[in-house]
Amino acid sequence: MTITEKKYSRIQFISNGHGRGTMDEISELLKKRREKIDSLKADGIDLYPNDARVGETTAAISERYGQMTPEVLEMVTERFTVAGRLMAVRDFGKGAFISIQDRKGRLQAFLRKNQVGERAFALFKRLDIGDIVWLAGRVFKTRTGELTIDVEENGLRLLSKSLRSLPEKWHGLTDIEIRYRQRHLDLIVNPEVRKVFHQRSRIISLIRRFMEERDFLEVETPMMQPKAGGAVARPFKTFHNALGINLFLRIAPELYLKRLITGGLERVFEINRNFRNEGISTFHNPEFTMMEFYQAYATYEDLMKMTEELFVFVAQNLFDSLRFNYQGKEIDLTPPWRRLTVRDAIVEIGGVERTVVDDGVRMADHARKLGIEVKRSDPPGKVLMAIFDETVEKNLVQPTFITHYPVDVSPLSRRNAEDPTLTDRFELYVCGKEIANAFSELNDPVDQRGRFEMQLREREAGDLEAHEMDEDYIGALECGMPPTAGEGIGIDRLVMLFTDSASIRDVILFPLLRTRDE
RNA sequence: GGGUCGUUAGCUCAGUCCGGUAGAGCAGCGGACUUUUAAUCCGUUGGUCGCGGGUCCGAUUCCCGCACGACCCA
Repeated sequence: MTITEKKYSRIQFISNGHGRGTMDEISELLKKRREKIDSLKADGIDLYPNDARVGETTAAISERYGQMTPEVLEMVTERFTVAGRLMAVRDFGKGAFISIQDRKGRLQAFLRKNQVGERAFALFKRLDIGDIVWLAGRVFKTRTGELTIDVEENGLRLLSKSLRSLPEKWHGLTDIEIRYRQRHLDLIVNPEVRKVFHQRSRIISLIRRFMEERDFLEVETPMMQPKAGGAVARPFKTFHNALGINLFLRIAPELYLKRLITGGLERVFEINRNFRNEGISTFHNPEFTMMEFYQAYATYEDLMKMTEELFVFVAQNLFDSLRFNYQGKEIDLTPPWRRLTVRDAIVEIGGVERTVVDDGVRMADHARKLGIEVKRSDPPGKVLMAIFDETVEKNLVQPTFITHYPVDVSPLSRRNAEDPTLTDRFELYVCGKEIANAFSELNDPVDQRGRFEMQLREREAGDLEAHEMDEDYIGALECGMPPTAGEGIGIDRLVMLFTDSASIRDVILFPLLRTRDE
């Protein structure tokens, strides 16, 4: 056994017991289960049959019969078949209550020796919590009023044998590391975790419906790109052997989606993963899900309205309300949401004097006072946004649109008609976090080339996140892209908000964790 | 990258301050029990105390380093 294997032996007992290690290294529990398996096999019992047919879910039965009185239930002669994981056993010798769990919930069953028969009852006695079983029988209500399956003769089958003991029934699984690394256990024993992922699916489904109702076409664009464009972030790099070229996992689909707008699709959206080679936190996972959409002949102001409508649509369908709690704070989505320019926000919310905000030199001094590192090469817009991040962001609890971003930090946004140093752009903040970013798109290829050149200068000055020159994209713009507005919405953060989750890892089934060397 | 905290039985946790190689509940195993639901009752197995090093007669405990995780900061 190497040092690294030894190091994680605690985890390995529950993460990899299949044939790994000798018998004296594995836990007593695992040993007992293996003995049990051998004896079941010896008696000719198939541990993993696949011919069982399941008629009902536990929830369907509960919904139909849960409200009926015991007397009425006695007249129900229908026979039901269900399957699920054995979660609890309350054994009385010649009878026993068991609970099984399927994708919809739990249901109790009652096994009576003189009804199910010797053979089935003997099988029951050798089952373990965690096994997958099949049940058949009628419904009745117990003395305490719980709807229960009265298992019929031979109405119990083993469908899959579990070799591991499940986490404790009362406290469940709370070790966060095991919860993330072995999500299957988390899902088996923690119903609230299952609920979050059901809600996640529902939210995405609602978003999709909202977009389709507005005649947006769902598309898929490359995840592997020769140039990682469309956002300001560091990419993951990979290599294609046959072509012999470097590729990057996309940091955004933006430039491809806008090519589709140029191609005449006019309204497109994509819900998919982006990859950013950055730190991990409760709000950042290296791969995360984003919806981006683009609408020709719309402006960023149209998108503010549409964003409000989208959030309202999701909240209404999810909660039947526009108010909900996030981490102890009540959020109210009732439109219209507050709109503030970056500068006004820094003055009104950040408490910085307007004279400072309007003066490049004083602004840099102020930034340094806040502990921000300012380089001589940093454009004023970048300094302004650093001050914004420091003084404003965390205070934007209720949904707020921040508008009029500096052109320096918006290489793909259309310039504002009145002030060409600003762009027609907004970001949406809720609970101190950026949820969406949108702008009227820059469709002037000459201006776009100039913006890319500006980014190149920043890259040369050491900014690894600065955008690259993308001649192909400029070529597409040169064909004429209609006036368009586009938006990206961080789906994980949106789901966090709607499910009251404190960490992004609670809304991603398999968040990235450090691997362990073998 | 920095700080704080954590890692003890399959799971949930005590114990460690003040050094003498560990306890509980659940699960498991044996037994009783045909309306329980954290079933109950009797009995019982199970641990290189995350890993490595140091101090010491002796380290789960003290010191140093490392790994992994959580939170905060950058």
